[in-house]
Order: sequence, then C-alpha cells, then structure tokens
Amino acid sequence: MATDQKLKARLPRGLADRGPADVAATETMLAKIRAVYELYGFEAVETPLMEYTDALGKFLPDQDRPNEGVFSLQDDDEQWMSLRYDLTAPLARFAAENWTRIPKPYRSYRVGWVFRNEKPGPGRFRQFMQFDADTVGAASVAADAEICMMMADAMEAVGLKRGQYVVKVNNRKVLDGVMEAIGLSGDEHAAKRLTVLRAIDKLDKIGPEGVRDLLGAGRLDQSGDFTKGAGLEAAAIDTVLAFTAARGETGAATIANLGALVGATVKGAEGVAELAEIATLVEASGYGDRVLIDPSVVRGLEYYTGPVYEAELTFEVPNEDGQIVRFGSVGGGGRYDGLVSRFLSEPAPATGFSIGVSRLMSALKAISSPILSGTEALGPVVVLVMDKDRAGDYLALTKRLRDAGIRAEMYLGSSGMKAQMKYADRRKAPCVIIQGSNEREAGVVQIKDLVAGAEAAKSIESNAEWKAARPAQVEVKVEDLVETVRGILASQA
RNA sequence: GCAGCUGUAGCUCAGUUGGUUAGAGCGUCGGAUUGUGGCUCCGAAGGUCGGUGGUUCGAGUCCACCCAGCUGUACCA
Repeated sequence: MATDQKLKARLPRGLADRGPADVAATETMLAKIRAVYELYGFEAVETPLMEYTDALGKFLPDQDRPNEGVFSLQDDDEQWMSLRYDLTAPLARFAAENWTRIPKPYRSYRVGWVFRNEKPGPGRFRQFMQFDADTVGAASVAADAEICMMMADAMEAVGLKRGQYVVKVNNRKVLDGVMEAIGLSGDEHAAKRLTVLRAIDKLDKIGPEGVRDLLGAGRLDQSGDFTKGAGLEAAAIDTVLAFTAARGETGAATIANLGALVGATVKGAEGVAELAEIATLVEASGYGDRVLIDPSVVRGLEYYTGPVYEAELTFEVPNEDGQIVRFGSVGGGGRYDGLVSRFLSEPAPATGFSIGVSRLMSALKAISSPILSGTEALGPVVVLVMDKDRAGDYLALTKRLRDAGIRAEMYLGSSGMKAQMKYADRRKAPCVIIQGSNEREAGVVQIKDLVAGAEAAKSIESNAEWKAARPAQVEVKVEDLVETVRGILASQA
C-alpha cells in the first residue's frame, strides 16, 4: 500500500546528538586527561568498536548466542560479533594477541565510545565514552597504587579541587574474607555472594537499613516494588554491616578494623595486607588525603580479583528543577588478573581504571568548570550576497579573509538581505561583509560588527532610527578588509 | 522484567459535570521596512487530541485493551 506519509525523524532512545559546544568541551577535557596519562608514561592504543563476542565476555550459558546486554550481530561466517561494552576486555584481547611484541609491563591508555543495550535513564546512555588506563603484566600492588594516584591527578587536571573528589580503594580479597566469615565461601554459594555484593554496593543509595533489608528477607522500594533479599542470618548481616562501616578516621585505623573482622581468613588477611601496602605507598607519595581505604567500595564486575577503586565526586549541585543531584562515581577500576590470561598459557596480571567521560563532563558543567568556558565559539564572518550573479566577487572576498586565517563563509542560501542578516546573527557571526553594486564600483565594503550592533540596539527603540543609524557599521576600502575585521575580532575577544 | 505517572501544534502547556468549528505562549514563515540582525505591530502555516475498540444522540473528556515516553526498581556478563 503506497503512502505519502513522511518518515518520522527520531533519535533512538538512550542515544544523544552532540552540538559544537559539547564536542569542543569534550575535546578540551580529553586533552587534559591524556596529558596526565602520558606524563605517567602510558602510551596510546586504539582498538575497534567491535570484537568477537567470545573475546568480550561470555555467551549466554548453554545457549549459542550473546548476552542481551551487548549489541550483537553475526558475521557472514556466522560468528557472533558485538559492540564493545567497555574498553578493558578489548585491551585484554589486544595485549594477549600481541603478548610477545609489547614491552611488559605494558602501560597503555585509550579513549572511545562503548555501547550497552540496557535501559537508559537520566545520565545513563546506551552509547557513552570511557577513558581508560591499564598496566598489564605487573602483579605488584604498586601498579594499583600508581593508578589511584594518577586518577587523583586526572581529577585535578580537569579542574576539580582537592576535596571535591576522592579515590576510594577496597580489595576483593577482603570481601572474599567476609564471605568466608559468614559461611558463603565455595562455588555452591556463588549466586548468594553476588546478591550480598550487590546489596553492599547500594549502601550509599539506600543506607545501612536498606542494605540490612536486602541482606535479609528483602526490601520494598518507594515504587512499591519488592526486591528479594539474600536471606542471611541476623549474625551474618551484622558482620557484613560491620564490615561496610569499618572505615576509621585514618587509613591505619580502617585497616586495623578490617584485620579484626576478616584477618582470621586466608583471603581476608591477604587482602588487608595489600590494602596496607597501598596505603603506605599512597601516603609516601603525598596522596594520603585523597586516596582513601573504604570498605564500602564493591564494583559490580565479576572479573576483579584484588584491589578495586572508585573515583567519587563529593559535592552536590541543585539541578534546574531544584533537586539536589549527587554525581557519585565518575570512574572505577581494579585488578583483573584473569582477564588477559584467558588467552594465554602464562599468568598476565593486570590492573586498570576507567573514567566515565560523559558523566564527568556533566559534573563539570554543573559546577561551571573553567576548563569548559571559552568553548562556546563564535561563528565565521559571513559575506552577504547582494547580487546573485556576482558570486565570484563574494568568494574572492571570502578567500581574502581565509587567507588571513580568519574563518569566513559566503552566504549560500537563496534568501534576501534581511534573512541573510538573521542567518549571520544565528550563526553567531562576529561581523558581516556587505558589498552591493555601489560599494563594488567604489572598491569598498561595508563591515557590520554584529556584537557591537546588538549592544547599540539596546538604546534604540524605533526601527526607523535603528536602520538609519546603521550602528557599528563602517565602510572601508577592499584592501583594508582584513585589517578592519581583525580589529573587530580583537575588540570582541 | 515489575510498579507508578504521563501522552493535545515543532516546544511548553490550557481545554469546565461529556455539547457546535480544539486554544494560548514560545518557535517558524511572510509583511509593515526594494540594501541591514534587535524592539514593536499585522498576518499565515502548522493537529489521525498516542492507537484500537466500546458506552453515548454526541467523546480530547468516560470505560477496556494496546503502544510510547518518563520516574523508581531489578538486571548490567
């Protein structure tokens, strides 16, 4: 059935278009972060947006198809491929595939879009940008400590002040110790352990009492929806909650608390020792005030095997509706000793961190960060077209400006002068160049400063007066065009 | 997935106990002003009232189901 119905232009949900200001601000921010990573000796590497699904993670258990959380397609040989959902798994593939060629420990960074087929929400997109740095082939916790310190430096490089952010460190082995202490070690309790970890992860969102409910029978949230809990005994719940509250005044106090809670288990003791070493290293480098041991950090990803970290913003900002917004985590990472070695017959310990670029960007916007100011660019100088058959003359004027390094364009539409002025206004043009037949014969051009003109307009009420005054408009010889425009640009800067 | 809320012009919304031709502001376009962006005034375009079915003499309004969006929650390897 034929129809003359027009196609509806629509952006898929969870995706976003970005305007010039956004693009420029992102570029600026990425440059700042990149400079920090390079200062630490990390080198750039870029991998494709797509990988074979088995390299990214797992197929659904017992089914020959990928997890629904990734965007997937089948190659012409029926192999499943997926858009990358983070930058860590592709790095692991790259490092393993080039294992004999790369210097080890291999220190690299990468930035790019990642994709997740999940329900989008405020601040949650299906395509977003991450900026990662990883060290592959170093088992020492010095590598972890260094990454944490580098993250602190990156936060400051993008304009956050000390106290506006904090890098929190925990250790999966300590969490394992807690699990062992409450009798949840062993494969048969894997599912329940996951439930407990998720509950702990929600501490800052729902508070200790909410976590208590989730660890026990379950929790009824404000929408009336019920979430089934882990079903732990009261004593076990107390142990877990005591663990999350184990943060002391100082790192040493926190470590002592943790030692008391899980020191009796092998894993727990190992984790506490690692945390103590990280604390020492961080302290020795003078980062003790912003890299903190915090037992409430969990991180959702299952592949972490040791230290885990999270960069968190500590300030709150009211949004346009007047509600208080906490940005929370703007990045996270940890040690993943198993991820690269999946591909290899030798151990390949690795640790890394990922910055959520988009989220960090919205936080910087909210506090009007200075590194984002000045990214709202003026448009080009617009050369108006008064006589359509003289386009060559106007292009010559435009080229004259371009040759002098001044952004300029000839109006390419078909409308009259009034509309061309409106166009220039909307383009945020600093000025327009006007040359009708009179000016052409005299070898001159009119140059109208749109910024100064708008300023002058405030004191002019009648349109007749406004037109007659021709505010901020000068007539100069064509030879003086460049110099005059330069003067106008300088006066607007 | 579960729950709550919301669907009327490009956007933000109004629309009375169900009653004639569904409105406003903003935006867009044109004119007042053949060659000057602002302001002001005048005018125009723009609607399957989310969809389908039902109740009714009559539905934007009431009912049922469906769809979409938002918010929370779950999942997020």
